[in-house]
Amino acid sequence: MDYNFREIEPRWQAEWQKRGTYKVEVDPSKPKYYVLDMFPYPSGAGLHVGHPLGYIASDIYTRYKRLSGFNVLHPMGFDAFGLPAEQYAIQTGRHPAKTTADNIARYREQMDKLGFCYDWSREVETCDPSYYKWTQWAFVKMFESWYDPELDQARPISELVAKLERGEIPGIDWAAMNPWQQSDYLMQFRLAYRADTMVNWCEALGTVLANDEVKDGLSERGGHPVEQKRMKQWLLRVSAYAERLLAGLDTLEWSESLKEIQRNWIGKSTGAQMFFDVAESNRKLEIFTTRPDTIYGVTFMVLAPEHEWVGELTTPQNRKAVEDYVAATKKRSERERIAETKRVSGVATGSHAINPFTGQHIPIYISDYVLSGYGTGAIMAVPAHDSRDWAFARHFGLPVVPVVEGGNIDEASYDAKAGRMINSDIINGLDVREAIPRMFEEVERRGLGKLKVNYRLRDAIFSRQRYWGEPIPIYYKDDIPFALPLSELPLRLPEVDDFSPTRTGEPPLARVKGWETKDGYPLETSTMPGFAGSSAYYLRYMDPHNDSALVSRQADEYWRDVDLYIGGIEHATGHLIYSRFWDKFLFDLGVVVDQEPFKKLVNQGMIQGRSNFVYRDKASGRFISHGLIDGYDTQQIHVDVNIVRNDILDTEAFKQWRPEFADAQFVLEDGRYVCGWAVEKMSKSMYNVVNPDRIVEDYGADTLRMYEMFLGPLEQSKPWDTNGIDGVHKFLKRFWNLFASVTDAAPTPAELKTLHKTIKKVSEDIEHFSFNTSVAAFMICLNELGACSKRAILEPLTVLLAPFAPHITEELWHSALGHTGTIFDARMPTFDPAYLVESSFEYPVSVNGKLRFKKSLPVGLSPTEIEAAVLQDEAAQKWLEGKTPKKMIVVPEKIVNIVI
RNA sequence: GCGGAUAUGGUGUAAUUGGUAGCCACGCCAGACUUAGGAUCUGGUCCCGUGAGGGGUGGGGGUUCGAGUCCCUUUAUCCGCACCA
Repeated sequence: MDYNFREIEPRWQAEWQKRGTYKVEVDPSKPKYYVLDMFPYPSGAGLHVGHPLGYIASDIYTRYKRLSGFNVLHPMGFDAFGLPAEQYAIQTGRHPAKTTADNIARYREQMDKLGFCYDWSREVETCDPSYYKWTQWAFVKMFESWYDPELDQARPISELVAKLERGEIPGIDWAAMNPWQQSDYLMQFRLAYRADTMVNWCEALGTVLANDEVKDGLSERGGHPVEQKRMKQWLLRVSAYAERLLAGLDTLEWSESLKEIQRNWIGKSTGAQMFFDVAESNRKLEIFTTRPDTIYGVTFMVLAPEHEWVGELTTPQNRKAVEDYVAATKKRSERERIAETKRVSGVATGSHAINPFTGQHIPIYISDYVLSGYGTGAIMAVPAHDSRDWAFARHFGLPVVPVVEGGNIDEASYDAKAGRMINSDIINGLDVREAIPRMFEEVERRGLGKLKVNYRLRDAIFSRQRYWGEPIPIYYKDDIPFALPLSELPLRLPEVDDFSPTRTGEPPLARVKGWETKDGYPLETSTMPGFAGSSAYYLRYMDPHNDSALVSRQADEYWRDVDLYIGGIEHATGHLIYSRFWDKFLFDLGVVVDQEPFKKLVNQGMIQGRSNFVYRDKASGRFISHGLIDGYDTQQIHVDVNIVRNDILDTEAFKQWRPEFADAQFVLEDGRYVCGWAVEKMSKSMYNVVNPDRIVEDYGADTLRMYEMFLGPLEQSKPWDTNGIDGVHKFLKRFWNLFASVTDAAPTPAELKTLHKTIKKVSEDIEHFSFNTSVAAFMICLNELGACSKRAILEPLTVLLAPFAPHITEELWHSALGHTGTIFDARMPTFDPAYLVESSFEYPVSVNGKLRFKKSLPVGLSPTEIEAAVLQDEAAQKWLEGKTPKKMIVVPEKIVNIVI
C-alpha cells in the first residue's frame, strides 16, 4: 500500500474531532503545561505558508509534552476586533461582523487541514459579547482603582476617597470641592482615566493611535500621516507599573533581545530633579538631568515650546518672536519634526536663570528639541558635552565651557561618559563616574533638588473614534464620567448602518439613537483599541465559558500562567507590554495568582517570500533563460512561483497564466527555462505567495509540518522555498514503506544503538526548540536503519515521530502496529544510555595542532595509557621524526595533540 | 546617534558548546532499473592540486597545543529606539 496522505489526513482529523482527542480538563493528578500561540487577526487574505510556522512548532511541543505525561492546555482563538475589517466596511458597506466571521471560517478551514491539536471547545473570539464582557469588566476595575505608591500596588479608589474624606491628604479640602472638581481630582489617580492630552491623531483613519501604533510619524496600519493634537481621551496608567514591568523582565525566559526592546521602551533613567532660580521672577525653574556633574558647564537653559511658563518668562521685547515660534511649532506635524531634527531652531525668552553652583546668570531659550512630555520639559544645556546643546550654542553664538578633559569642542561636543573633571570647582580632578554620585549628594545636601527616576514609557491612549471595537462602559452625568455597574456588562456594540465618522467628526456610535443608559445618560461613544481584547485572553482560555468570573479560582490556580508562548517579535512594545500590565493589575486585584503571564517566550522568525523572475528580451520579446541573459538587454518580470518548480518554469502553464503571454517564445538552456530568484516580502504583487492548502494537497500536512521545521532554526527569519520539500516527503514515504511487513524479530545492537541515539537527540532538540535538527536526526536514523522492519525499533520510533507527523504515525499505530487507542495516549520512548556504550574510540591525533592520523583505542584508558599507546604507533614515529614530544594534550574520548 | 542580532559550499543549514568544519537535505554530476516519472535505488559533489599535500567559516589582529566557537578591531546586512537631557 502506498502512502496515501490525501486519504489518511482528513480521515484522522475527523476522527480526532469525533473522539474529542484534544479536549483537556483540569486534572490535579497530572502536572500541567500551558502552550499558547499568539492568536491571529483574521485578515481577508487568508493564511500563507509563513503564518503556521509558530503554530506548527507549538503543536509539536504540545504533543511532545502530552506524550511525556503532562496535561497540556493548548487553545486557539481569534483577535477579531480591529481596523482592517472596519475600513473594508466603510468602503463596501459589508458589516465587519460578517467579514470577520467569514475570515475566521476561512482561517479555521486552513488551520484544520494542518492537523493541529487545539482544544477548540475553548475557542475565544474577542468580538463576542460573552468574551468582551470581561474586557469591559477589567476596564471598570481599572477605572475604580488607583495606584497606591506606599503599598506599591493598585487599590480601590474608594480607599483614596476615604482618605480624602478624613482629610489625610495635605492641601486638599475634599469637602469644599464640588463634584466636578472631585471628579477631576480623582482622574489624576484612576488607572483608567480621561485626560485632555496630546495624542497621535490620524486624520485619514479618523482616530487616535497609541505610541506603538505609530512608526516614523505614520500609522502602522495604512501608513497615513499622524499629527499631535490635544484631545480628551481615555488612557490606561501603564506608567504606574513601569518599575514592576522592568523588574519582572529579569524573571522571564525571554530572548535577551526582546527583553532589551522592552527595557528601552520603558526607558528608565535615574537623574536629579533640580531647581534653578529665575533672575526676573521668583519662579524656580525645574529641570531633570542625568549629568549633574556637568553643572559647571551649563551656559544656557532651554524650555519646550509647550512649557507652561513660557508666557510668563517671556520679556515684552521678545514676546512677538516667542509667540510666532510657539505657533509655528504647533502647526508642524510629528513627521515634519522628525524630518527636520538636524535643523536648529529656537528663540530667547529674554529671562535668565541663575546657576545654583556658580551664581552665573544664563539666558533661557525655547526650542522644539526639548520635549514637553519627558522629564520636566526643561533642561540645563551643557554645549561642551551634549551634541544637541552644542549645535544650539553654535547656532546662537553661546559660550561653550568644557568641564571634562579631552575631545575638541571647537569641532564637536565631547559626549564623555568617563574622564577627568576640569573647570568644576568642588569636583575638579574627579572622574566623571565618581563626580556624578558626588554631585547627586551635593544637590540634595544644598536642597537644590532630589534624586528622581524618569521613565520613557507613557500611559496608553485607550479610546478609538471607531465602530468595530469594545464599547467603553462609561456614561456621563452632567459631563462627569461614571462606570456602568458590573451587572450591566457586557455593554453590547449596537448595530449601525454607516461605519464612517459623523459629520461633526465624532465616532460612529454618536449617531446611534438611544446610545444611553436606562436612565437616559449618554454613553461614551469611542471604543477600545486593538490591544484591549488581547490583553487577558490567555486567562479566558482557562475557563472560557464561565459567566460569573473572568476565570475561576480553581482553574487559575491549576493552569496559573503560560509556560510557553510562541509568536512574532512585532508585539514587543505593544501586546506584550499591555498584557503584562493587565496581568499585574489583576494580580493586585487578587484575581490571578501569578505576576507574569508568559514565563517562556519564543519568537518565531518571519517567513519571507522567494520570488521568481523571467527575462524578456527588449528587442525580440522572447523570454531568455536565466543562464543566458548576459548577451541580451532584458526586462525582469515577476512570475507566479506556483508555475515554477525548482526554478524551472512550466512554459505551458506560463502561456496560460496571462493572455499577454499566450504566444510567448522562449530561449532555453539545456531544453529548460531557468528562472531567476530573489528574497522579497511575501505578497500578491510579487506573485510569490505560497498557500498552505496547495502544499497540503500536493504533499500532505505531515510533509508541510516537517518541512517548515526543517527549513532552519525557528527563531530565524528565512524565505519560503518550496524547492527541497521533496526531501522531507521522501523521508515520510520511506518511513511508511518500512511498515509493509512488521516482524517481531529481535533487533541487532546496531539497530538499538541507532534507535536510542535518535531518541536522545530528538528529545533534547525538542526541549531546546531545535526542530530543524530533530528532523535531520530522523533522516539520519532512517539512513542507518536501512530496511529494518522490526516492531521493537519501529514502534518507539513512531511515537517519537508523532509530534511532527501526527497523521501518518496515528495511521501506522493502528493499521501496521495494531493498536486501538490514539497514539497520543502512548508514552514517549525513553533513552537508555546502555545501548550507546562504545568499546573503542578512534582518536584524531594532531601534531602541533594539525591533524595527522587516527588511532583506534579501547575506551576507558587513562590519559597516560593513551599517550603511551599513541607514541608507540608507527604513524606517530613518522611525524615525530625521532624527536621527543615537548608536551602532549590528551582528552579522553576526544583528541590527542602532540607538541614537538 | 544609541541598543541588539547575524555573517559557514551553488542553496537551506549542521558542528557533541574550545577538540577531525560542512551533518541532513535541495540542486548538480555519473550510473542502475523501468510501467519513461514530479518514480525508485547506488555513488560522487568546499576550493587548488594527477598526487603527496596545501588552503578554507565576511576582513585584519590576538589568546590557546588547538578557534566557526573566546577577546580586540573592522566591514556588510537585518531589527528595535531615536532630539529621552
